[in-house]
Amino acid sequence: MPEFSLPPQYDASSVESALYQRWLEAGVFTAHVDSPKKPYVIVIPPPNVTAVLHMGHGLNDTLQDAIIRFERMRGRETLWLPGTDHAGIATQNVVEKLVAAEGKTRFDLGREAFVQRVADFVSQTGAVILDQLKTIGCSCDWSRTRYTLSPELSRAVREVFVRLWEEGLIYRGHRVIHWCPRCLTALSDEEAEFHETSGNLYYIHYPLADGSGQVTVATTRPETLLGDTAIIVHPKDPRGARYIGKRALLPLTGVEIPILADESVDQEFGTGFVKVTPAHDANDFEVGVRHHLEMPLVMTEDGKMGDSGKREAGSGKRVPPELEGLDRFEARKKIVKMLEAQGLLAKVESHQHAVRRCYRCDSIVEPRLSDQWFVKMKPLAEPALEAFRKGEVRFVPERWETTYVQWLEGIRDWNISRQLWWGHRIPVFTCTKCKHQWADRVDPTRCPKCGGPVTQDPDVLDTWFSSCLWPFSTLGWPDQTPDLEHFYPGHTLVTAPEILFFWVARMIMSGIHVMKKVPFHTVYLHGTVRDTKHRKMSKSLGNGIDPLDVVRLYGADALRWTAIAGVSIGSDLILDNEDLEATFAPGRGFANKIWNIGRFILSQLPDQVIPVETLPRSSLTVEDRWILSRSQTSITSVTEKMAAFRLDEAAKDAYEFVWGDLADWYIEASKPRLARNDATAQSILAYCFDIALRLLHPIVPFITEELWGKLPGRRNGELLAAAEWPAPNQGLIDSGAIDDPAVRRRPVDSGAWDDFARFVQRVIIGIRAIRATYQVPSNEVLKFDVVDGSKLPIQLLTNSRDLVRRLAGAELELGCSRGAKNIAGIGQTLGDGSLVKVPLEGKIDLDAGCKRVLKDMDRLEKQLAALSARLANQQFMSNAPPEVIDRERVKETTWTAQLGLLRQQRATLGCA
RNA sequence: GGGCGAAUAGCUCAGCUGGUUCAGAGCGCCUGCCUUACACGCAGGAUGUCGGGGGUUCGAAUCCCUCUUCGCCCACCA
Repeated sequence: MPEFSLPPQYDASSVESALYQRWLEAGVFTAHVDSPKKPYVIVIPPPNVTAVLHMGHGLNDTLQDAIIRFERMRGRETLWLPGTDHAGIATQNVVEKLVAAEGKTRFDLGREAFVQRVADFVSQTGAVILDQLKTIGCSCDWSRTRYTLSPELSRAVREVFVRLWEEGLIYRGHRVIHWCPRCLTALSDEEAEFHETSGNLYYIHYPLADGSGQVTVATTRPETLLGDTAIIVHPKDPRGARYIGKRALLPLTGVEIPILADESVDQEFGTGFVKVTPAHDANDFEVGVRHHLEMPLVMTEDGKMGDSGKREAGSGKRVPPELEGLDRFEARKKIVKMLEAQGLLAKVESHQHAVRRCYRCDSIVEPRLSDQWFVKMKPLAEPALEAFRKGEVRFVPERWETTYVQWLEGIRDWNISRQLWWGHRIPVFTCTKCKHQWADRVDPTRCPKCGGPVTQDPDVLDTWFSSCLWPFSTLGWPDQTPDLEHFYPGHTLVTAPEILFFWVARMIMSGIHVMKKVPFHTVYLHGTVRDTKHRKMSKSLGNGIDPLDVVRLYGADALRWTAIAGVSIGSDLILDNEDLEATFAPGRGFANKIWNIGRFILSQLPDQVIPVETLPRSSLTVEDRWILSRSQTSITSVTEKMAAFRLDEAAKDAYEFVWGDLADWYIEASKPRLARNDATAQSILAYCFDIALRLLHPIVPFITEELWGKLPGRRNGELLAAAEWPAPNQGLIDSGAIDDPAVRRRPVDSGAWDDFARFVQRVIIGIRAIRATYQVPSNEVLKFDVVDGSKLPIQLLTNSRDLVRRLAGAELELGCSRGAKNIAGIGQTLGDGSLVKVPLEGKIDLDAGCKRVLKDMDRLEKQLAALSARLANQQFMSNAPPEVIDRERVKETTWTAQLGLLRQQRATLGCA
C-alpha cells in the first residue's frame, strides 16, 4: 500500500496549493443559477484594493469560509462572492504619498493624470489580496469577482444616485461638516472618529463695545475667535441679564459682535458665556441660523488661518495679517500669547475632551461650513428598523441589535460628497447658462432645458455609497440578471462591528430601498484581532502577525484552527505576536494528529470495507458500539453548533471525537483486531474517520481533503469539498433518539456509551492511575477484582478482557482481592456501587501510595459531609426535583463504599 | 454623560435556559514512557476562595443589586 510511504510529519506547505488547485479545477466553488439546490449566499466584505492580507482578514475570511463550506456540504448551492473595494479616500492617500515621494502633488499632475495614476496602481495591487485569500483556503466563486469601481458596478452606483435624486432624497446642504484639512475633503459623521484628548480650556475676556466692562468666555479652540459673530448666554442666567443686547469687541481684531440670549447654553459649564463661530462649529452654526448671524470662514481648506470664501460667502476680512497663513495650531499658540499680552486671557485650565479625527489620516478634523450633497436618511432608516422589528434581519451575537436600533433611530443625514478625485464622480450636472441642475444616468452634452453647455459636479461619492450596494450591484443590478434573480437576497453577512454603521446598516437600508428586500437575514459580527496587551493588531503598532508567515510556518489549517477554535462567538481574538509557537502550534499539532490517524487507518484498510449499517449488531463489541454511538452524537452536536454559528464549539466537539475518542480509545482498542484483519473493526474505523473528516472539513479543509481522497472507495478523484455533510446513520441509532431533545445528550445505540464509558474506560483509567501512583513497572501484569456491585460490570469486563489487559496491563480475576494484604482501589466507583480492587503485594511504593490514599480520603470525606448535610436538609428534600435527590442518594451510597475501600487501604498500607 | 461587553488554573479562553460532563480545555509546568500512526506523540499528575461585597434560592461560576478594574461603542458641554 502506498500509504506506508507517507511521512510521519504532515507537511502542509507541500500539499496545500495543489489541493487548492484541484478545487479550482473541479469548479466546486462556482455557483450555478440553474441548480435545483436552494442557494446560500455570502458576499465578502470587499477588502480595499490597497490592502494586503492581515490577521483581521484571516479571522473574517476563515469564518466565512467555514460557514460556506458547511452549507455547501449540507447541500446548498453556495455562492461566496469575492471582490475588492476601490476605497476612495484610502487609496487616493496611498497614491498621493507615492506622488509626494516624487516631489509632486496631485494638483501638479492634474485630475485626469492623477486618476490614471491611481488606476494603474490599482491594476497592480488590486488583486493581490484576493490571491492571498486562496492561500488560506477561501472557497470564493472567483468567476464572480467584482470591484466597486468597475464599469458594471459604477453603473449601479449611478442608477441608485439618480433614483434617490428623483425621489428627492438627495439634496445640497449648506452647513458645518467635518473637514479633513490633510485629505482636503469633507467626511461623514462616521468617518470623523472621536478620540479622547487632553487639551486646555482657555478663558478669554471680550471687552464690551461701550467700555462698560467685559464678558469672559471659555473655549478649547481660541483660534476660532476670529470667526466669532456673537456671544450667547442663557436667557435665564442671572449673570447674563445685564449684558444681553450689548455688544462686545472681538479681541485682536476689534470687530463688534452682539451678545444674545440663547437657550442652548449650558449654564453649568465654563462662564455661562459662549463665543459663537458659526462657520467652524456645528452648534454655533445652528445658533447662527437662529439669529441670522454672519458666518465668516477664517481658515483655508488646508487648515491655515485665512479668510476663505471660496465656497461660502464670508463677510470681509477677519484674519489679521500677522496670523494669515499660520497653521491652525500654531495660530492657537500665537493667539493665546497675544491675548495674554493684552491682558485678555483670564486663565487656562486643562481639559479632557473628545476630538474628532479623520479615520484615514488621523488629522484633527476641522468643522467647516460648506456646501455638500446629502442623503435624507430618515425615510431609509424607518424601513430598516421595521425590517429588524419584523425579524427579517438578526444579529449574532444579539447584543448588537440595540446598537443597530439606536443608531438608526438617531440617524442624521449622510454627507456623501467628497472633494477627492478617486471614486465615482457625482452625476449631477449644471447648465452654465440657465443654471438648471439635474442628475443624469448618462453624461449629457447640453442642457435639456435650454441647450446650454453643462458642467459636472467635481466631487466624488463617499466610498461607502458604492459599498452599501454590494449585495446586489455585484449580481448585475440594475439589470434583472439570472444571478440577481437567484442569489438575492443573500443569507449571512460576516464582518467586524467596526463597520456596522459604515456598511452593514447602510446595506440593509439600500437593499430594502432598491431591492425591496433585506440583503441578508443574519449579520454575524465577530471580534477584533488583538495582541496580548489587548491592543488592536496594526501595521503602525508593529504588533501584527502576517498570516502568510503563519501559513508558511504552520500551514493554513493551523491558522484557521486558531481563528475558529481560539475564540468564542463575537469575542476578540487575542494572539501572541511574540510567541507564534504557542499561538499556532496547537493547530499544526492537530493537523499532524489527523495526518497520523489517517496514516494508520490507511495502512490498515483493505480496498473495500463493509458498510457499517450492514454489520450485524451481535458482532459488535462494546467499544464498537460506543464509538459508533459517539460518531452519531458528534454528527448531531457539530451540525447543531455549526448551524448556530458556534464554530468554536463545533470545532472542539469534532476535535474531541477524532482525537479523544477515535484515536486515543478506539484505535488503541482495536489494534489487535486490526492485526487479524477484523472486517468489523476495519469497517467501523473507516466509517468513523470518514465522518470525522467531513465534520472537520469546514474548519481545516486542506488536511481533511488530502486524507479523504485516500480512503477506500474514494480514490476516484471525488472531492471532500463537494461531498455531503454527514447525517445520523439510521442503521446505527435507536429510532427517534437523535431527534429527541430529551435524549440529545444521552448515548444512542442501547446505552453503549454508558457501558463502555462507565465501566470499561473507567476501570482502565483507574488502573493506569494506580500503576503510575505506585510505580508499578510497565511490564508487570496486575490482577484486579470487582466487588459489591451488579453483574453488569463483571460481564462487560469479562467480555473486554483482552482490551483491559492491553490498555491497562491488568487481568480481571474475581476473588483475587480476598485476603490480599495491600490493596489499591481505583479512584472512582463504577456508578452501580461496584468497587475495583487491585492487590499490590510486593509492588507498592508505600509513601506514594499513602500520600495518594490520604489525599483521596480527605477529598471524599469533605464531599460526603456536604452531601449528607444536603440530604438531611428538610427543605432540599421537599424542594429539589426527585431525580436530583435520587442522584444524590446514589452518590452517597457509592461514595460511602469508596470511602470504606480507602480506609481499608490506609490500614493495609499502614499509613500514618 | 449614556449604552454595551469582559473579569474563571502562570497564559489564552470554554462553561447555553441555576443541581455528575460544574470547577473544564489548549499552551506552559512535573513524573514515566521512542508501547513500529503520531515525541507536533502516549500515559499519569499539580495548580483556581470562578474580581470584591451583598441578595434571591433547599442549592449560584451560572439569576438580581452594588462596588472595583479593564475594554468597546455612542454623545453638539463650548
